[in-house]
Amino acid sequence: MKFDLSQTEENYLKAIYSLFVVANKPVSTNKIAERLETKASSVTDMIKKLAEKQLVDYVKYQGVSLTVTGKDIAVHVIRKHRLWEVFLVRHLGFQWDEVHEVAEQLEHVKSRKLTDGLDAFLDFPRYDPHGDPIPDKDGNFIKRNITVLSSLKINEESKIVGVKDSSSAFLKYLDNADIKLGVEIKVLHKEDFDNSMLLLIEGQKISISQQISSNLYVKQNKN
Amino acid sequence: MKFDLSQTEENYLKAIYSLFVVANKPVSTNKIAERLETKASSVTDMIKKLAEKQLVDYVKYQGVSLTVTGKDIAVHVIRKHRLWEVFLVRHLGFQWDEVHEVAEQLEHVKSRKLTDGLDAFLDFPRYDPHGDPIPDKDGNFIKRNITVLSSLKINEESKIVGVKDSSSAFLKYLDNADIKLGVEIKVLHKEDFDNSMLLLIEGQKISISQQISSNLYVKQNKN
DNA sequence: AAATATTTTTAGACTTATCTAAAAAATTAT
DNA sequence: ATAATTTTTTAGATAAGTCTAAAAATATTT
Repeated sequence: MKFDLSQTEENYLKAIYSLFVVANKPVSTNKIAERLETKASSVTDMIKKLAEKQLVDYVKYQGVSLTVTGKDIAVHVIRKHRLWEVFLVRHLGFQWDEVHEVAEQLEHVKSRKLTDGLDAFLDFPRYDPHGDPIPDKDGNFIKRNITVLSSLKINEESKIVGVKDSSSAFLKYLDNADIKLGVEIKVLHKEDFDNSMLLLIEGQKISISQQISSNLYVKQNKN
Repeated sequence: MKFDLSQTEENYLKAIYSLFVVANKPVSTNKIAERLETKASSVTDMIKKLAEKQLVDYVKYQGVSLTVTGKDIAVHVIRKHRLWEVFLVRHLGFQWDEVHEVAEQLEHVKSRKLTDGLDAFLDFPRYDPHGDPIPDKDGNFIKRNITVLSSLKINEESKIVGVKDSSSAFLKYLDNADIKLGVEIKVLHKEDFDNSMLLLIEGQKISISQQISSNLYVKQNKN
């Protein structure tokens, strides 16, 4: 069977994929609707269509999950999205908060040769500008051993490796606060009152709110 | 007024633009239908819509032409198409007969920063891989002083600068015959019988049919 | 376990872009 | 200048994706 999916269908698969990854159980209609900024009734219609194409497993009222084929397609779209993000930042002078919208369009361009050619041109990058791993041509991900910064304890050291929220507002905040991927940090203090954290980043002491710390991924240094 | 056109609408504008350029008069419904491989009735519907948006001038039964805005959009899409073709050939190892289909998708991605960034990344190329001029960011074209190879007379010398037909089949023929853009040629003989031409290309004598010579653009050497 | 609230699905409508078949206009031929 | 042909438009239908409002199923309270 040949799969020439519409952009809309691809976006549904992507949404289901990423919601499934965090929930690890069938995804509800409402969650998908919220993610795609549409109505639950529209989601039900589309899910039925995807189920017919055997891209999702669907039981009425019980949510959806991806079939193997559906997952492969979703991962491939994510691969394209992230490769384009790398291209935009590295070669076209985009800031990391500007790439998402454009990558949302580029990810739907269909050409194996384009995707794999871009991958090679970029020298097979393993992470996108937000620290998310890029699936290889067979759809294999690097499974990262990461945690969220807010879960660190006092005196623990780690490296910032990614962002959970990649909204433009959050990324701009990080730029202004000079918090970049790859930098080493140490937790100096945790405030019980509001769960804010005092960090040591490159010699500087910085206080960040829980809002921030819970949206930063870190990789703990082996001690 | 904001212009967020669908890919389909953009394709109509492109088709009308290029048909108008050769005919230099309002374009007929049938011609557009043929170009876009659709039906005349569909074209009528779409034209009405574009006329309402003031992108085309339309008089029933008399054909369509582009308004200034419509032309600007068409040229901008062509700009994107050709820039992407350059990128694909130069950086991703595409052959010149492979780029069209992918560029047809990439040309609809909407981001000023992307287009202008790509232009700069490519160092502001003036021609695409088929020899077609690339409009600059303001939509200005280089007007080339070119003729079609078949119109040359015996002993005239010129340089091959572009192709009229950019179908994969034609481009592959040129590759096999070692006819590349930029090479100098001389007309040795014209056969009255079938209008074939005997050319001198880089020391080699090559005979080409009218089919071929009428699809190659040349720039005549000043003598 | 009933009652209430929430979530999900269905039914019917709307939009965009397309099609076929028939009608209307324009063009060409006689 | 009338007839025949071709082109273009209209009318009505279809498919994809969306929506609102109502109905059905599930989940939560009491």
